[in-house]
Amino acid sequence: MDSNDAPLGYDAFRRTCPSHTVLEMLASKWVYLTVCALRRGRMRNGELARKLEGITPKMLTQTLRVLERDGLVRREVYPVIPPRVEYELTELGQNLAGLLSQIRSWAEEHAPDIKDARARASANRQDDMAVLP
Amino acid sequence: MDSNDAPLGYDAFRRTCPSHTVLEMLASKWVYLTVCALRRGRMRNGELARKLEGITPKMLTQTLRVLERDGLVRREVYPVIPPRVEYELTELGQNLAGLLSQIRSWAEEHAPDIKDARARASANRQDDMAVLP
DNA sequence: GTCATTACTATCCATAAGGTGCCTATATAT
DNA sequence: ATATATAGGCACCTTATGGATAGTAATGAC
Repeated sequence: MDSNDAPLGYDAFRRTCPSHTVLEMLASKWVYLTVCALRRGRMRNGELARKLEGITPKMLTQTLRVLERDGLVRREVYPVIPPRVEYELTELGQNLAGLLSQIRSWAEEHAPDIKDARARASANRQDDMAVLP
Repeated sequence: MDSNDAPLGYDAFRRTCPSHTVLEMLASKWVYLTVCALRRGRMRNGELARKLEGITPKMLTQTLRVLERDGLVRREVYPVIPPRVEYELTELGQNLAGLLSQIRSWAEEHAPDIKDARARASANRQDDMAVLP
C-alpha cells in the first residue's frame, strides 16, 4: 500500500466514497479563496466581498452556506440593525486552511511557469496551422 | 505582510492575476484525481479510465489536454497498432502532486467529520420545518 | 418622508460542464 | 469476412453553474 491507497477504507477515487464528495466540495476556486481569506480571522460578509474580487453576493452566500454546512465555517449573527454577521473558521476549517493556502502559494509561485506552458501550447497550435495549405 | 499576502506581486485574490486562473484550473475534482493517479508513474489512457471511477472518456481526454497544455503532464504517443499512449507527470506536475495528495488524504481522513456536520445541518433544517404550521 | 446601511433572497438568463452515442484507424485473431 | 483492441474525435443534448439584477427588512440620520 503506497500513499495512493486509502488508509482506512476511504478512497477518493471511488465515486461513492464520502471522501469523493468532500473532494468535490473542495474543488471550487471560491471555496479555496474564502477559506484562505478567513485564515486571518473572523470577517463580515462585506469584508469578504471586497477581498474576494469578482465574487457575486450570491456566490459568496452560497459558498459560505456550503462551508457552514460542512462544519468548516461558523456563522455568528448579531441581532442588530443594520444586520451584522461574522464568519470564522472552525477548528476543522483551520486545519484545512493550511493546506489550501499551500495550494494558493503554489499557484502564485508557479503562475509564470504555467503561463509559459500555455504560451508554448498555443504557439504549437499555430505551427500546426502553419503547415496546412 | 502575512502568509495571506502575495510574495512576488502575484495574488490569487485578484481576478486578473495569472495565479487566479491557475487556481481556477486546479479547482476540478478530475484534475485532483488525475494528478494523484499519475503519482505512481506513467499510465495509459485505459488504466486511468479504470482508476478514475465514473469519469467519462470525454472528461478524461479533456482533463489530460488541460494538464498537458499547462505543462503538468507529458503525453507520449507510440506509433503502433493498436494505438498506445502514455501519460506521466512533468517535474512541475510532480511538484504539485505532493500537495494535491495531501488534500486527498485530508478529504479521506476528515470525511467522517464532514459527514457528521452535514447530518447535523440537515437535522437542523428538519427542526426548522417542524416549527412551521 | 426618504435615504443609506447590511446581509441577504429571489429571479432570470447565458454559458459551461458533463453525458451519450457514433465514427476513425489498422493489425491480429477467429 | 468479422470481431477485437486502443485512443481517441465529433456532434448533439441536458443539466448545472455562475453572473446580473432587483427586491426585502428594520432602523437611525437628515
